[in-house]
Parts: sequence; C-alpha cells; structure tokens
Amino acid sequence: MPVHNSEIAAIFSQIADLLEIEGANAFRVRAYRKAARTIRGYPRSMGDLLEEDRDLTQLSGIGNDLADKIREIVETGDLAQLEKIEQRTPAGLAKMLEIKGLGPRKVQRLHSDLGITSLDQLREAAESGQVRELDGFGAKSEQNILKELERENPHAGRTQLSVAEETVLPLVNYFKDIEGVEQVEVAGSYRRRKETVGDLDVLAISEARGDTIQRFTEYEDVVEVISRGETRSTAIFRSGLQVDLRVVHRENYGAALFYFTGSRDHNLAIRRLALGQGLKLNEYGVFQDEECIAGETERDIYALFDLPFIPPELREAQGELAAAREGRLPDLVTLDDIRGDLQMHTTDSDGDATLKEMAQGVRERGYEYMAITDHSPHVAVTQGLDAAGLNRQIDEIERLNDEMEGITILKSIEVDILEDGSLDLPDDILERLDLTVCSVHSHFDLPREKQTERIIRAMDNPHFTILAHPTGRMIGKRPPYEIDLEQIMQAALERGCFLEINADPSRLDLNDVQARMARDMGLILAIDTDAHSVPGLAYMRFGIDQARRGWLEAGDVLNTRSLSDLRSLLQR
DNA sequence: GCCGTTTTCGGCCCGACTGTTTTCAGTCG
Repeated sequence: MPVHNSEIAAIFSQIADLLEIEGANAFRVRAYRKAARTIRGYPRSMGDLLEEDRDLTQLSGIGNDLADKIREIVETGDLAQLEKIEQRTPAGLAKMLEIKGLGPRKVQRLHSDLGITSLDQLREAAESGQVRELDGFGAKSEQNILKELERENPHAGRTQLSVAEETVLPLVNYFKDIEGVEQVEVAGSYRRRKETVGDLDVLAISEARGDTIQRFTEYEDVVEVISRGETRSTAIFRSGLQVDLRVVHRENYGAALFYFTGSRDHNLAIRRLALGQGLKLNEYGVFQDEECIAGETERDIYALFDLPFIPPELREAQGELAAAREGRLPDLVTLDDIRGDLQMHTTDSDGDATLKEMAQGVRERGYEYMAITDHSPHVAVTQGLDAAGLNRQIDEIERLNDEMEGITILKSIEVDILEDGSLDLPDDILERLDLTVCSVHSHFDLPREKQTERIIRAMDNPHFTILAHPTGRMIGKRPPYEIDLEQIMQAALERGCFLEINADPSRLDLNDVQARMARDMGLILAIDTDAHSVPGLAYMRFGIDQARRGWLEAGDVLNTRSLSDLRSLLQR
C-alpha cells in the first residue's frame, strides 16, 4: 500500500505540534511544519521520487534529516521518532491545540498540572472549575474552553472559494456605503484565488477607524465578535466563516495588502530580502531605521527590491521570486483570452437548459465557439445519449449552426472511459464529432497502475480528445482516484490529446500544482465549465483562477485559440 | 531542523489583541 504525501505531512505536523508542546526549539518546530507543507503540496508522491532515486533534499525545507525520515515513512508506513515522542507527550495533546485560545504553553500546563491528555478530560476539568485555578488561566479562559468544546468544529476545514464569495461580496458592498471608507479589498488566500479559504481577511482604508470597526461588528451577518481593537476586529459570520477586518491608513495600504495577502512563505522571502538590505518590512511599510520608504502600493514595495509586481496567484513561494528577478514571470491567462467553452450539458442528458438556451448563453459571454458534451449511456442516472440520441443531437446542432449567428456549436460528447479503457460509444458515431471529452465515472478504486493503464488505453483511441476532470476529486468530498498523472500527461503529449481544468468550483480538477506540472511538460490544457445550466457558464472564472495559480499563459490553454486554430489542434 | 552573494555556525518575522496580570505572557495571523 503506497504511502500518500498527505500521510507523511500529517506525521510531520503531529511531530511539530507535540514538540511545540514540549517546548522544543521553535525553529525546529517550524522546520517540521514547513516540510509538511512542502510535501502536502508536491505533485508527485515521495515514494515515486525515492524509487527514481531522486534527491529529496532538493525540495524546499527538506534536509538530510527529514529526507531520511521521509524514506523511513515510505518504507515502513511509520516513524519511530513519533512513537518515542508520544510516549512522553500523549498524542491527544495535539488535538487540544485546535481549540482556539489554547496554544502550546497552556496545553503543556493543563498536562503537567492536571494530567489532562484528552478533550474529554479537558471538558471534565473545565466543568469542575479546576482549570480556572491554574496559573495563566481564569474564569474567562475556562468558559472559552467549554464554549469551544461545544462548537461542532465550525472552523474546522476550509470553505470553497465560491462559497466564501457569497459571504464576502455583500460585506464589501456594505463597506462601500459607509462614510469615511475609501477602499475595501479582500486579501489572504481569497485574493490569491486558492480553491478553498480558511478565513477571510478584509482590508479597508479609513481615517475613521473606530467607527469603521464599530460598523463591522454591527453588520447583519455577524453572529459573534471574537475581538475588537483599534485597528482590527475578528468576527464569526452566519455562514460559520471567520472574518478578520483590518483598518489602515492610505499611506500603509500597499504594505498591509501585501502583508495580509501572503502567502506566509512569500512574505518571509521578501522580508529576508529586506533584512539583507538592512531594511525592516512589516504591515505598515518598508522602513530604513525609523523612516518609511515604501508602503502605499504593493508595486512600490516590490520595486524597492528590483522586482516587478508579482500577481497574488503566484505568491506561494514556488519559484516566483527567482522568476521575477530574472524577468520570466508568466504573462498569466485572463478571462478575456477565452474564446470558447468545451464542456457543457443540456436537457438531452442531465443539464437544465436546452441546446439553444445554452448556445444563447455562451454567445452572450462573447465566445466564438462551444462544444455540447452530454453524457454517454454508461452513466445511467444522467440518462445519457446512445448512438441514436447523439445522431439526433448532431442533426439539431447542424440546424442551429445554420440558424444562429455569432456562435459555432461543436459536436461532442462526454464519453465514459469504461473499466477496460474502451470508450462508451462505437467509433463510427464518435467519428461524426468535432471532439470528445472523455472521463472516468466508475471504478474509482482500481489500483494505481490499472487506473493509469485504463486511461492511457482510452487515449489510444484516435477519437479521444480531452481527458475531463482528470483526477475525479471533489473538493472536501471525494479524494482523487489513484493515477500516475505524469505518465498520463506524457501519454497525452505523445498522442496529441489534452487534459482539462474543470472550472466547476467544487471540482477544479486539475488543481493548481498539477496544472503547473502540465505546463512545465509543454502540455496544453482546456479550461471547461462543465456547466449544467446557463448560469453555470460563469464558472469559467474559477477555472481561470486555478490556471493562473498554475502559471498558465494564454498559449497554454486550448480554448484561447481561434476556431480555425482550434480545429487544426484537434486533428490528431 | 534548515540554510548559505554575511555565515558550515548562527541565524531563523513581527505586531495586535486578550486575559490575567499589576507590567506581561500567550495566542493568533
């Protein structure tokens, strides 16, 4: 059973938590956390890298020590060091860190003074009033612990970007109407357009800071105010999301925006540059001694270090600084570059709108072309099209193409890749199509090698065009199936096939890291909405976000091509 | 535990807010 990167990362995170509770060197703790982040976000499995005899110390934050530990976990599924630590410091203590207000020092005190090792014991101690007697604790912190234990993990997990938008866009509008508020922007991972956000960081320029904070805490969606100071406030919203507001002066706005956009690692890298030049960088600006020498715009800050503006989507400490320094930042794809949408459904299978309604919807978005991709019969619940149904649809598309101006409808199908790698419809009907979008909707649990072979065998079919939602993952709901993506991408390159970034915000598949891997290999990706309704066509922008996070330029995207260029690329 | 245009040793980000204090430690982002 191969060990997943996420499992290795979880072991390192656990070690970091327990070491921190023990009071270990904070930088050692940080090293484990950084390694966990690197491994969790790495596109290929550590096991594969080791099998290829690759040097793991090339990875950011991995030295000889941690490389050995990764090897041990891959080979044995476990790490002896962790078991040793857990003998001293019970694993349950790490769980207590998840309670807001409890950090390593307080958890350590609960353990050493009261012998608490689990959340249940913590609850008992708090209920019996023992906690308030401890040094550094009081009645309020005891109350807080009980309250946090009552919550059913409202903060646990991350929220889909599209869902977070529903909370934050009305808030931004609310601020725009408040007198004295000059500007409002959402920073954090939201601005970096990460597929999920933990909390929301809202930044406002106002000279009436106290008043702005006050209005924030009165906002109709706020159910609980966690903190309220002179420059910032934190509140829980009805959706369960935590929103942090910072109110700053105009002259500090760029520094604050930079600081709160992150990522943390990107900020640290820039801060190191500052330190190297004898400067200090904080959320108020860049300081030479006491004098602020930049801070009003982000551009000013980057310029101070001879760097161009780095788009937020790239600020993940994944080589963007080196690229910026060497003048090879990508010219990222934008929504305006998109000329068509190559996956969508109609009432002929499981869509809500008719073919004509979808065509009108696409035309209104200003695209030149679109592909209709209803399901094939194998996905029985969607009432997919059999050969006869598809033939009828093809005729209708031809009629519509004659009738409608300003849009070209391409004939296509989302055809199932069956367990043995064959496609769900016969070649003589696939031949009539302009392209196919091929996907896995069954047998998700095949072993990795089998699943990979299945998909590559499907690509051997000359009618195979685009591999749709290549990993099958649903954000927060379903993990990706086991495949060797690099091998699949290589196979696609060799056969003139394409992979998709599915723009549905609950899929976003390929993800950012995988999209970048494709780009690095020279593979062209399609960004498709997979819309099942006319409003669903608007999902394109989430796909663009993900593509930008994957460093894609317009040339890396299939559906930025003109129709005639597209047609020639579709010839295998 | 990592890392190196200042370093193979000695650095490793820093300010706001809360609660428990009586001048500050701990937590958070």
